Amino acid sequence: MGRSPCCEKAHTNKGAWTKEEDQRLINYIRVHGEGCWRSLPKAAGLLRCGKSCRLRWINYLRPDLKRGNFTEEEDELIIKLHSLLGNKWSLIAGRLPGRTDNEIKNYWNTHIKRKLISRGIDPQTHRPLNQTSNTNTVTAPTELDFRNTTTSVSKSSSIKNPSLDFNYNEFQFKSNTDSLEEPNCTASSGMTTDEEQQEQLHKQKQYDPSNGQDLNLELSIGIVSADSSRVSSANSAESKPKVDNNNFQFLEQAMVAKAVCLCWQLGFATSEICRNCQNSHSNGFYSYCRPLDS
DNA sequence: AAAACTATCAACCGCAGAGAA
DNA sequence: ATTCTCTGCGGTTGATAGTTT
Repeated sequence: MGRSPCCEKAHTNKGAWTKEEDQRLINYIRVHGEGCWRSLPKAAGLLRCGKSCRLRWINYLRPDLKRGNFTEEEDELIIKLHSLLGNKWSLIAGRLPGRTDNEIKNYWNTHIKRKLISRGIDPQTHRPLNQTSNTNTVTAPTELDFRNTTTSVSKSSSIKNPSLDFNYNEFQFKSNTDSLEEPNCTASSGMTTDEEQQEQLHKQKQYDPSNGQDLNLELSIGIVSADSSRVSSANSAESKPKVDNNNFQFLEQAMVAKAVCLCWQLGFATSEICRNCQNSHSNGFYSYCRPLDS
């Protein structure tokens, strides 16, 4: 059985929104708030499908949208986040208050892609273009890199004896050491309000061009529970980029452990300890930890 | 001036995940 | 456990504006 359509398409308008439609939508949401997009069009007197209303509101009518050109800082932040998250536009948009996923996606495709190519960087892999053609085993630095130090996974089709290589230093990024934390991070003061988001954006804007520090985009997996020190050691700066067989077996075993700490780190050369797993983060611009069982 | 080409971005489509029934 | 509904996401399209020939 196929899915029922989200709306009665035969009786809905499509294409560009009129000012009257916009006003109806704005008025309705002003009174009733967002939510229940399926029933909203009828209630608001709109001949549109709910999805269309939601999109129009989120991408265009929302009062907190920031209009205008992207700043250089936003450009760099988008590039950073894309190198970490890939095409997760909604996640990237979550880091840029006032910007929508659609807007960022469009901007990426029309501007940043070209910008990166002109810098000699592959926009998908964030690696130098002349390297990209040679490295087809891993397409994005955000993926777990299980390449063996001598044999790639694509050749061995096994990850029994891999190295863990989450380091990626591709760009010069300009920032102070202020941390930028994931909104949902349970191990730190979660950013929940617009005010906090604005504050963090302000912090992000305090980049010091003279600093010239390397940004370390680093994803590490650590164990919260017993013997975290061992994993901490495995993930420490000294032991990177590879983990020996014993450590990897330990990690495999640890996968079944109940509490696992996932730490994403974007940072600079300052010392910071993950508040959740106590891993030493050699670079402390951004950290994110979340026990899976929380 | 007009046709052809390019860039931009709003909007649509299909799919997947979450939660309810 | 299965089916269904709703919502949100990412990829893609198409209209329009701007630029070049």
